[in-house]
Amino acid sequence: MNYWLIKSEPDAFSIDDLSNRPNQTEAWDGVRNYQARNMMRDQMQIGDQAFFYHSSCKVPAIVGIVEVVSQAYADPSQFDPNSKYYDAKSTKDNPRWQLVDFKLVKKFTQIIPLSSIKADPRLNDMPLVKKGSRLSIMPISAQHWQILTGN
DNA sequence: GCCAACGTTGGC
DNA sequence: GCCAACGTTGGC
Repeated sequence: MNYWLIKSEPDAFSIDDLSNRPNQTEAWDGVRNYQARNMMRDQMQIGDQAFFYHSSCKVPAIVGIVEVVSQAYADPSQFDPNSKYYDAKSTKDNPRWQLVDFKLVKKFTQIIPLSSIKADPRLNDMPLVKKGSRLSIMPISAQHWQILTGN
């Protein structure tokens, strides 16, 4: 079982949007970064847990927990010319981009702001707080997960 | 809106 | 295969 953190801009897709989806589940489309894709494709397993993180907003923060509920499969948006995620160089025989489905597990009543993550020395080596870390999907160690969830 | 840090692109 | 130019991310 692995732990992750996935970023989303709440203006584009927030945890409340996820909460309103059928089955509170969403196909995590639009990831167009090879490192992030590789983690979904090669390492994510059904049952993995992930923090849902709001980025590029007033209070960047971990706002809840989601769970991986599918294996990786081809991101349909790469084949859709009307999608902003369309990739003309990707073919159905050899799709370039993959995704997984995430299901809402819990929306925090108390969010964990980036500022308090940064203020905790035990969390200093989290990828999230490393300088220049822009990955939209990153791994979280079990230890960090426990600290952040208070378990 | 600024800007640092990255990733990608494309000419050579 | 190098690397400058460009685009994007995302905190502040």
